[in-house]
Amino acid sequence: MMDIYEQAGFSSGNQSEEEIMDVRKGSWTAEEDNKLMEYVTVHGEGRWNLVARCAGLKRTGKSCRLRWLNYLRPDVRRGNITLEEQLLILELHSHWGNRWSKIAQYLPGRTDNEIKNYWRTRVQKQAKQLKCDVNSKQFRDTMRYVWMPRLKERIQASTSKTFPGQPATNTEASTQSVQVNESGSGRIEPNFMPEFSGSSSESLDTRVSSLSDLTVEYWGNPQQGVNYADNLQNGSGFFSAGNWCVDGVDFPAVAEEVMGGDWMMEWNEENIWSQLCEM
DNA sequence: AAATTTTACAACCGCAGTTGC
DNA sequence: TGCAACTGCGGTTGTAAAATT
Repeated sequence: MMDIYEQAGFSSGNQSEEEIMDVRKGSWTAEEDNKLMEYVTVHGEGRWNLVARCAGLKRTGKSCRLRWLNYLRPDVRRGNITLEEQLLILELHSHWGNRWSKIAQYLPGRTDNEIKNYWRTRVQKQAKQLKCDVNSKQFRDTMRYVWMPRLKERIQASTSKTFPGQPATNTEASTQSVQVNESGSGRIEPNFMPEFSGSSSESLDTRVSSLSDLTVEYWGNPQQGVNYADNLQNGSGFFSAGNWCVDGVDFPAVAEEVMGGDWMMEWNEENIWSQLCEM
């Protein structure tokens, strides 16, 4: 990409010679990255306007901050968004809405920008293909009762060898669950989901189980006799499982209410899942 | 194989909140 | 207390790469 320079205009009235400078825009070069990395490594994060000046970068402080947080930071996690992360994003978005930085707090190594991009490119695209608004009840219910259970199903399938039905780890998981605080001061618990930031060998199902209130009923609640996991293990198909229940809701009944009487005809697995899962 | 369209993601912009003088 | 500078957030845009026609 060609270098783009712009004459910076500052809001303060009289501009000194120092304030009128070339500001570079566009992609960062390796040289710029090195300068920024070296400076932040030595002096730490923060005071970004100072960073821009002292590191000899013809960039705005905002640009330096963004580059560091989204790309250069050593703990930035790269690669595809995993199934577990997708599930987390869907769950957290249902709670927080477009508060990307808040959501990012629960996905160590992922940036708000990355999560926002994921939402726009994947989730909004699906809503568009299903011809409904991403904020519509229809789409939210589809996510809740179709997409998320299916993600859990796939996660379970991918770890089925280490997943025995799992009641024991629910208890354990509940002690390190995500604490989402309605007042807006959600926090990350100590030891929360270490597998996202390291190479923990903790079983995947435990991690997923810790995510939400969906968990107990999803993985099965002996007291209530509801066990989706058993349905799966018995070979019941996703839509053919007549008695499965998520979040205390009977899916076929809800689907009929939400999607109309012919939901099984129009919103069958072929139609929905081919769009939602082949991403 | 070339042209066109779509996707993924890095980066920018404007705004609001915070901080320091 | 008011103002200017700084910071962080969410929305949007630009573009390289991949996929499709």
